[in-house]
Amino acid sequence: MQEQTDPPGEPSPGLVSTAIQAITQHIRSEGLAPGDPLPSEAAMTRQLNVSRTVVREAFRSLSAMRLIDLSAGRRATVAKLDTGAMSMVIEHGITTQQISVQQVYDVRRTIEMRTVALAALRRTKTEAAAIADAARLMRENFKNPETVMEHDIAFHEAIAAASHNPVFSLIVTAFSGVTRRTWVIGWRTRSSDEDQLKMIKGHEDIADAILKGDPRLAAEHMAQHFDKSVKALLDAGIA
Amino acid sequence: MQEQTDPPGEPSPGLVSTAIQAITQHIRSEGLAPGDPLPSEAAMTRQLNVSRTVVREAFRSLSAMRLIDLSAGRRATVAKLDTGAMSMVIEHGITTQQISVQQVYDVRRTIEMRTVALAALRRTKTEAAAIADAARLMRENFKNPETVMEHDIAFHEAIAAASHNPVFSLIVTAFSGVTRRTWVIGWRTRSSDEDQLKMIKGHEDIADAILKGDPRLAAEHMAQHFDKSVKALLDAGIA
DNA sequence: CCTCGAAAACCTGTATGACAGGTTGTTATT
DNA sequence: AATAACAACCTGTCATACAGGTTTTCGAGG
Repeated sequence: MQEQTDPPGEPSPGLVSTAIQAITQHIRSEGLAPGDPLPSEAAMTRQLNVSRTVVREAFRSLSAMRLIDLSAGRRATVAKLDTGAMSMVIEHGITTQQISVQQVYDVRRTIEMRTVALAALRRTKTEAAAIADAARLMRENFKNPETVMEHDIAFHEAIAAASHNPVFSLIVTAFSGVTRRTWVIGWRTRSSDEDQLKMIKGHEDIADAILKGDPRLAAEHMAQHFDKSVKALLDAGIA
Repeated sequence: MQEQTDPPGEPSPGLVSTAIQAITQHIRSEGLAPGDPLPSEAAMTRQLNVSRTVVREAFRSLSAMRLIDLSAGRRATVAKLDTGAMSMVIEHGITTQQISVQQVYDVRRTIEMRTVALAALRRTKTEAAAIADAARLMRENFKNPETVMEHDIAFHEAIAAASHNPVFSLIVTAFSGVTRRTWVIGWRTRSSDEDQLKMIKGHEDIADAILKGDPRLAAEHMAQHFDKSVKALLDAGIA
């Protein structure tokens, strides 16, 4: 048993926060990698000298942020990098009107101008093919907006992946949720088939530039794509 | 009482996840703003027909992501946009070696090249003064690395704030934790006082450009700053 | 009628015990 | 040696209890 009878040194921000820190500290100090198991709830309960309630809420919190994976019967394991928490933060900002859709698009533009250039420089052949495939599938399904949207999102995520910097992937993917909620609006403002196909053509131009390995051209096409998308949203009255 | 005896339609990803979704959904559908109160645990317990344990774990999870604020005795309230969750995700990626410090710096460079340009265009006088102050305090305390670092971080966050896009602030602030862990390493490689003062001069140049309202010049100085910082980290052997 | 303060009602934080059901390692049987 | 039953362990959920903190109520006194 421990002898930490809560010395009056700390203002104690709650036992759960302490437990969360203890767990992340454990991951750090043990140098755990994704997939590695964490101590059981019972073990943590003993180690921290608190109730299982507290330990459970700590584990559950980390699971909500996708830092660990929980599943019944099994020990908790260290999680692979996941965009879950970031998505929720962004969504929360949007729904509580602390950030606007246009602000998100500004950030996306900044980031994707870079990912597309990096992708042109670093993409493997497989990645270039995946990007081109997404663009092709947009065209083939262009009568079905929902499907076009999903391939559009996959297109941007594939570019981020081809940048070979997971932090970019993380951020771009976190924005996908916002895209899902606003995409259709932009699509509708492109009333004619011609406009819609022109937008798809823009994606194909980007994919081509990446395949050619021309970062400047790729960035230029990406810039045009974003300018048109933002304009479409503004036309639709999205603040 | 509800009549939702768990129809066998859904594979049920756990009651807690369901509760989390119900709460965020409540925020959305009621159009709640930061500071607005949420239903009590008891109310949620009745509404969802689950135990308080489940509801508590849901609230606690949202609190861990800083989407809501909890405090004893009071109802939970909708939280202001906060970087807590994003920071933890990034830190987790670093400690589990799924992302490298250099990758974080690449993203920072991309983003801050933009925030600094926006700051030059949009900053208020107060913001320009805050940025200049941070640079000044770096110089005044340059014998005390810890203090210099804190003002350095404040400097970059002030620039992000002056971009008037909270999403940029969110991301830049989320990276501050990583900076705190690696900053000293970069500082040490600048062995001489001269080198260290030169680095501080770089910050002052950025502040001046922002004050002048010259986005191009500001971005140029920021680029140089990052190039030197990354070089310092690489020299120190940070992968 | 208004003010002020104390009690009541409500709320969250933490602990404990219980049980269902999933997972894993062990053992006994074939 | 392969396999099937079993035991041990683990997480998911529920019910209950109580200690404090916060808000509301309400009555006493001015």
